[in-house]
Order: sequence, then structure tokens, then C-alpha cells
Amino acid sequence: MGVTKTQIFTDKQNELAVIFKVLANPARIAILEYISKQEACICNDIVDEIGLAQPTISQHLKELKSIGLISGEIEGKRVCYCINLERWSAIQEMLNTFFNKTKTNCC
Amino acid sequence: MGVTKTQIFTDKQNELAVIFKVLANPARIAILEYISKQEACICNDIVDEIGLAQPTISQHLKELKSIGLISGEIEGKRVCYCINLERWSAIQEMLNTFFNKTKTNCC
DNA sequence: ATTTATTATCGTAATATTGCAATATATAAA
DNA sequence: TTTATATATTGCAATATTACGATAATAAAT
Repeated sequence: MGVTKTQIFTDKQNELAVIFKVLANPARIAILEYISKQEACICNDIVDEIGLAQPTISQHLKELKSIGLISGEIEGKRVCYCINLERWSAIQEMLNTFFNKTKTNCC
Repeated sequence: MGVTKTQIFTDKQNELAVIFKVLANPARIAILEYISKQEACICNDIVDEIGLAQPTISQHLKELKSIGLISGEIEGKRVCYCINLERWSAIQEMLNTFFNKTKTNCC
């Protein structure tokens, strides 16, 4: 099979899983950390910084964009990727809600 | 290729990615939520609760155990799965540290 | 000792993800 | 207009993940 049975879970559970999935890759973690470290607006020094090919980075950026974590602004022939602070905080809060809600033991 | 290049990232980045990966599945989210909801100790009503086959649930439990999120205690012929509160909080803190550290914009 | 119930493991099919070369697209510079 | 530079898309190979049937392992019950 190999396909997750999303139908049997709640929207919230699926939404959380999608967010975790986007974050579940060291390259994407590294990209986020690198973007946030930059003083000036980010363009693709990311390719130089991280040791992956340009198409690979481009694909990872697309996935980060897919859940709104970052946004890309075109600046001439370059693109400036920035962290979407509003979404960033919303996601952090969502994860904390999950962690707090589920902080109960049984044994 | 299909294999993540872990060598080029830091241990911390890889560790975070592994944690996110374990959480990146709605069945595992649902299992965690279900376990935490239970008054009494959990056994495998999980299979009845979630709509997945027993081997599939068993495999998901194994993955949750692999990062220490839950622990299984044998009780006769049944196994009681509980959330490991210490590890749970440690991971929550780890994720918050990541989110706080990376909470900088650029544009 | 045999049966029954619970959980784990193995093997496998279907699908998803990762990464890259080749190529396309778009804009700036010459 | 041609060339150079930056980024995105396509296609593909390698590997990982998801799910389940079959089966093994374990322990209680008979």
C-alpha cells in the first residue's frame, strides 16, 4: 500500500502530520536556521551554504513554502526567501497545544 | 538517490529531523492523543480505536518507542503503552528552542 | 498439554521522498 | 539581441515509508 490513510483521521491530525512532515528533514531545518541567521534578505547563497544541488534546494524551499513557513519575494533575477513570522508563531503555538493537550500519563 | 544526506548536517539538525519524522504521521498523532486520553493504562484497544490493522499499529508503536516518546510495559499477555512524560517534555522544549531560535525575519 | 488471546516480526506491494542532471524560464548585463 | 546569472521544473534512479496478510512468540486459561 504505502499510502497514509488520511480519511480515517481528523483534519487536525492530518494538518499536524503535514506540518511535522515538512519539518522532518535536516536540509529543511538547516535552511530555516540559515535564513533566520541572515541579517539581510536571503537569496540563494543557501545553495552555497548547504551542500546540496540547486534543484534540490529549490524543491525544499517549495515544500517550506507549501505550509507558509517561508515566502519568496522576487528581486530582479534573484529571489529573497524570508520566514513568515506570523505563520511561524501560529505553527509553534499549534505544536505546543498538541504537546500540552497530550501531556498525560497513565501508568 | 532517495536517501537523506545526514553527513552534511549537524547532529542537532538530524536529531530534530528524526523527531519530526516520527511525529509526521496522523496515525501516530492519533495514537498519542488516544493514549493520553485514557484514564487507565493503555493496552491495545488502540487497534480497535484507530482503524488500522494490528501489525500496522504495532509498527507505529515501535517508531514512537524508538525516540522514547512512549514506553511499553508488559502486563501478562497484554502490553500497556504509556507516554514517557520526561521525554515528552524534553522534546517539547527542544522544539520550542528551535522555534524561538529561528524566529527572525529578514525582509 | 492444548487452546485461546495478545502482541511482534517477516515479507511484500504500493506509494512517497530525496537528490540530481538536464532543461526551461526569467531577468540583468553587455 | 545576445550572453550570463539565478531560479524553477521535469524526469528519473535510489531509497524510505505505509499498510497488511501470514506467521511467530508469549502468556493466560482450559
